[in-house]
Amino acid sequence: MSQEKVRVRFAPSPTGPLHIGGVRTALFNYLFAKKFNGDFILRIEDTDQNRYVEGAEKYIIDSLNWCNISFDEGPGKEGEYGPYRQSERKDLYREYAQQLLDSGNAYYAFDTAESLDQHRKDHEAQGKTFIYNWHNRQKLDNSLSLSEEEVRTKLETGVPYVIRFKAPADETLHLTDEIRGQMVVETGILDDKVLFKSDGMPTYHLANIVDDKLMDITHVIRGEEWLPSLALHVLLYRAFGWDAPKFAHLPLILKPQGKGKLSKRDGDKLGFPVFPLEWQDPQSGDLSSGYREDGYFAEAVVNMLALLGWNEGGGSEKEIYSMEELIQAFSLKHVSKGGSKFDPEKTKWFQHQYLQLAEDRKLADGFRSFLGQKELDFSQEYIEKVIGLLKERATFINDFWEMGSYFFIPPQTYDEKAVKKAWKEDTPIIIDELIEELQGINEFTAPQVQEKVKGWITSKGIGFGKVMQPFRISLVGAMQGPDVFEIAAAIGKEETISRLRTAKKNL
RNA sequence: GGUCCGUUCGUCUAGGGGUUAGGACGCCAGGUUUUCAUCCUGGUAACAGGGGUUCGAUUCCCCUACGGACUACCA
Repeated sequence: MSQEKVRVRFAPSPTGPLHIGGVRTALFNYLFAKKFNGDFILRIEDTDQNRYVEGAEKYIIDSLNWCNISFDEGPGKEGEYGPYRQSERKDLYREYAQQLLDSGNAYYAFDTAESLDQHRKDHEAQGKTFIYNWHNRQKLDNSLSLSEEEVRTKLETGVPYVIRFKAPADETLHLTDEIRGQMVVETGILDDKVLFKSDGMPTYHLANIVDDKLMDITHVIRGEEWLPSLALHVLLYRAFGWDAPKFAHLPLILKPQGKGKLSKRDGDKLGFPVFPLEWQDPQSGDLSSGYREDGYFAEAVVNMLALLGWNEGGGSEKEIYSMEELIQAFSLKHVSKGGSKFDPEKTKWFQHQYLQLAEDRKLADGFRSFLGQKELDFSQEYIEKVIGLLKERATFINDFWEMGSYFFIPPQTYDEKAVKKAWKEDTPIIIDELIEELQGINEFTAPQVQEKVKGWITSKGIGFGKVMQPFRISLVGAMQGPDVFEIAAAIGKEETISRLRTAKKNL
């Protein structure tokens, strides 16, 4: 079977926004599939009607699209294996549950939620854990303990039931994970998981196995939280008489500080997004920030995520990867086993790198719409010029405004410390002379202005600082920004002189 | 509590029986910039602990500690 086409799936449940860990799981699946010219399938696992959240599925798809993680099959992109929402496959699972029932691998259970709860509480009170399996299933309310007659009656009179898997009592399982290697599990500690719920829906475990089989999935790449279920899943494949796919469990993304896995709260607390896109909870109305809205480029986020728990290996020190390069370099063998703490700073660093790589023209497009919101309109040429001057110091497109608003509007305030330090008693006189010098310049370009002003300073024997610092404060409002002659040339002669006069008047 | 998984600088990680344990982020210092930032250079900093195996272990094995996941008619 080594020739078969690689098919992997990303199977989120639409219970809320897809978080960054989910995006990474999707990404690794995608990279793996594309590496082997395989298919990447999106399957929506919406078997829990209670947890369904309006808009979550759309959010998931929008997020993947934004990240350029395109799926070959999925909702809205029907292939020959559809439908791709488990709720639309509902009728299918029943017969597979029946198959397990018939083969003696599963049984009906009539225990109520309340009685199971009570068992759990009792056990907990004694410091024990209640496990529904071989050791007590004969004493519980199910088709193994009841007579055939009783079972038939219950079924016929519509007593609610679930179908449970009959896990082997005493067997040693040798499991293989593509990332972790061999694992040993004793089946005796497994519980008889519910496969089919009383509401007529399958649980994750059944639906997952059936769909993976029916969709010809060859590799299951999922989060580490599924590792404890691996034995059950392998057993399920065996019970059906199917070959199991290969499994790979990805390490978790952990909190930047402290213990535990990354959560929405960490983002709120530390001020970074944990979601790719902004999300408004339809119930509470709470808004969660997204990388896209915060100004990150999808390429930067993808690159950062790829390197969280994976590396090319072989001593490579490469850090900036295009999607194509990631596909080429990707391998499950180099996925790390341990969880990784998330580092928001490193994400910014990636974003900075990607902004440097972006074309000025593209950045100008983004920035123009930003300016538009402020009802400012400038020529493409001018915006590109400004971006050229600011780019290397910027991380986000918004930074062009944060650190360069003076290219578009005069300074609204003057930095107090800078003024105190640089604006002296004789400054107004110097400003007047500077204005005079500037007025004499015909071609108001940076080199020309520089030559003229420096020449004047030198000939007059004034200290450079005495001129340059007030000059900058007048144009910018603070001691920052690119070369002051570049700024002057960009905003033009008239504006430059106007700002000098305004500063003189106000300071 | 039980089961399973994991553990290299503060963080992401490379490496692998004999290395000056490499890179990146961050931080610190110097340089450039008559500003700020960027940038450049340099520096700081790690094999969790204890036992084995071995001529030699950070690397292989075991134990402990610590961390994580799971332990629902949720996925």
